[in-house]
Amino acid sequence: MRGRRLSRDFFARHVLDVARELIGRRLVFERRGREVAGRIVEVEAYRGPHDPASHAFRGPTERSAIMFGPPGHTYVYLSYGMHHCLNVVTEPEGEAAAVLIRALEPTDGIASMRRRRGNMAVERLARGPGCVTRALGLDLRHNGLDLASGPLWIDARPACAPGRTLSGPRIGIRAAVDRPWRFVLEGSPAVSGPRRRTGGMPPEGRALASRAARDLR
DNA sequence: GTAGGGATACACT
DNA sequence: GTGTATCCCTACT
Repeated sequence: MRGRRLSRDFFARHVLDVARELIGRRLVFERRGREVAGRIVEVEAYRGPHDPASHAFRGPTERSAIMFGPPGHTYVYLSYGMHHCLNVVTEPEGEAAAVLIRALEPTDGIASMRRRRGNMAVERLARGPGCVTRALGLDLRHNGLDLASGPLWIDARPACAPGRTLSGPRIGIRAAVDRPWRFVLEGSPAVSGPRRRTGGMPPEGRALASRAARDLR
């Protein structure tokens, strides 16, 4: 089993590195011995005290305390009173940074996702942060799960077809809209946001060389 | 474009 | 302790 899932070390690194490297990997939730899973195709990084759009910007509160804890745990919160959003805590304990999982391409347990979401096209089942949690069946009870040992985990194997990762401005926020901390898998039909001729690619998105990723900081 | 819905944070008593 | 503005959204018209 060791090596199958990403370990705590992976999440203890800089949040932008973690966010970029999550693209293309499989997120797995084990329920009653079955796997419900999808390939991560869209994430956003939130940088705690350095980031006005982060729940942790003004220091720890009862809700955001989990972000200040050890890396590799989930931070699930309720948005607009009805949508749950799934985040992964990154960086060493004491640093409050997290990656919001915004969209998946379903790979396993698609029938189970359809039971929760309705009978719709596969690429729509987990497109958008609220849809991700609903497709997987996650809610506030799943706040604080340990990805290194719990029923929710991320496959350590790199994506078999990585494609290209693009970065661009985050969406759905008011503060710090200029920071290009959203990462998407180019060409994926499961990426959220307004549908465009290009099939969901943000026109502002740009291809990401590893050097360019460091320049974003 | 906008209704819908509840937890949260913070300013006030 | 209470009031209320805000919120990292979705589904519908």
